[in-house]
Amino acid sequence: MGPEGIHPDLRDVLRKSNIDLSVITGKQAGVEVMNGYWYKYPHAAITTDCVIFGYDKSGLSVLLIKRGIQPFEGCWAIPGGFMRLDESADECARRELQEETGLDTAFIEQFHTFTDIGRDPRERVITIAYFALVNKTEVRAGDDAAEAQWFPIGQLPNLAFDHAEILAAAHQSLKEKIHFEPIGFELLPEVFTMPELQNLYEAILGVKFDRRNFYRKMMNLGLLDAVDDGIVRNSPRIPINYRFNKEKYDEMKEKHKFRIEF
Amino acid sequence: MGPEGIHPDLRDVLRKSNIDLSVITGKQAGVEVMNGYWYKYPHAAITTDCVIFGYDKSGLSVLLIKRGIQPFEGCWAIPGGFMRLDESADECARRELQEETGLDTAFIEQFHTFTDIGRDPRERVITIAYFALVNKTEVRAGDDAAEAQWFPIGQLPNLAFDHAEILAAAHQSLKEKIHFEPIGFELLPEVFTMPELQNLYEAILGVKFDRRNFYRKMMNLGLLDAVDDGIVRNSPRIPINYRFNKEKYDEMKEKHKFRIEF
DNA sequence: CTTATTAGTGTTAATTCTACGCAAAGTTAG
DNA sequence: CTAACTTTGCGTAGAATTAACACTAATAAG
Repeated sequence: MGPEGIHPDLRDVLRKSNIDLSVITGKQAGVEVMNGYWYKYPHAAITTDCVIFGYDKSGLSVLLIKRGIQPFEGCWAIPGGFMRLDESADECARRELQEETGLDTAFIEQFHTFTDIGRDPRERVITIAYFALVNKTEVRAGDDAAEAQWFPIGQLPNLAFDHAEILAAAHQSLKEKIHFEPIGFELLPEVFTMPELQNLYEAILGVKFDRRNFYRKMMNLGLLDAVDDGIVRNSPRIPINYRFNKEKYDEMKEKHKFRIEF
Repeated sequence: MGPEGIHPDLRDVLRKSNIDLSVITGKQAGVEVMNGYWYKYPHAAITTDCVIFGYDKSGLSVLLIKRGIQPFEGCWAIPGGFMRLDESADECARRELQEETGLDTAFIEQFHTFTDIGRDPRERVITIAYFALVNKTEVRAGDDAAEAQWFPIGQLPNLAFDHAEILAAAHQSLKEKIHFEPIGFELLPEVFTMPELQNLYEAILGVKFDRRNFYRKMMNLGLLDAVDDGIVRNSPRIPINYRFNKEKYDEMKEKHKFRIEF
């Protein structure tokens, strides 16, 4: 399966013709021959798709792009693209995210690889799916001309390929992960208030919490630092600003004590 | 990226020679040409690897095979192989498992896709990794001549490629999943006793439980049915045989009430 | 002035967890 | 034969956690 070397018959033909043999080099992936690559066995193509989650007071939403080319032209789709041979899937997903949002440090996580045979009508394509959690306020429009738009989860348009399935799986994965890792914070600005945090959790998990119990639970976890913003807060009417404390989280994670669940 | 059609120069050369052009057909993946496939862009190869977990009273172990070919010839490795274009990754993993163990109904689950650039010295290969939970007593030797052997987790040999990393990730994934899904039962014979079940959990999670609390927890979950095996059990000295109740599990899963944790 | 919002503390009952004790009745080792 | 051990099953007392709601203070918004 590796670089097979060029097929003897083909080599012969090429040698007899005046095509430059110097382009025929044993590359890491297959044999490069005349602007193309030759393999003894058929190879599927590999893409990464990145479900980008954002959050604001209206709830949880995902960033979709309108496809400019066939197939599914004009259809909404999860951002993604073909993996290059000089990058890992993580790097590929991060590159896609950067192109689409301008962000290069967001939280991303691989959650599943989709391999159904007919999922792309053109050829056999498998996709390594990621989800990203971004702070919507930091996102700027994508570089490319592709139309991009946020859709509230629950008001999604029809999606290209098997992207509806991928998106549903991403949402499910997010729900499951949020119990045991403080990834919810990735969706908020660096500084946030307690009601904002609670709304976020309620939006993702689809449940309601008692405000006071939520407050106590969060404070007892010790993950929140009040921000000293100089504002005199003699009135509780002004929400307190908090910041996530990463050190305490790392410490807590080792002891397997972390859990946010109601 | 799709089927690119055959390169005009190459087509010309082939036409001038006496090589049969009929083999050049537009296939789903790339263009088939003279026992090979030609693509405009380089493609990585795709494999699945399947970490097969087994369990007996000596603890948790994994099935490894000794590689008969280069690279890493003579080295132990996780069973796996190249994905064909007419099968999904799930089917590929299940096929590998069947070839290695003779089992065709075991529990398998995809947990991560490994894509590091240098992970295979031959060419770019990504692997979709699965773990399987099998009942060791049902496993028969693999069909192929390849040497296969069970290794207790914790006494693993040096492994080929990045298989040590894959195996560690599989074990971690198993540990996390076992809290919320009754996949532990997949490792046991259909009928088992309470001490066997407890030993299994202790072996996987690496902790000790109080026998009585474990008993009560399991019974309260309602997932175990005592087996009516006709043996008169007027003595507690004879362990009771249990069987896993799948219906109750499905019912419980919907209500999100399932958890095994101590 | 009224209503709504936010922070924070209290309280209380219900539930769950943890760590044991104990009895019955055999099996196994010596 | 005896002593030690195994397994089932119930009990239980204290600690910890959860869930549900009361209440105050302060003030912004209308």
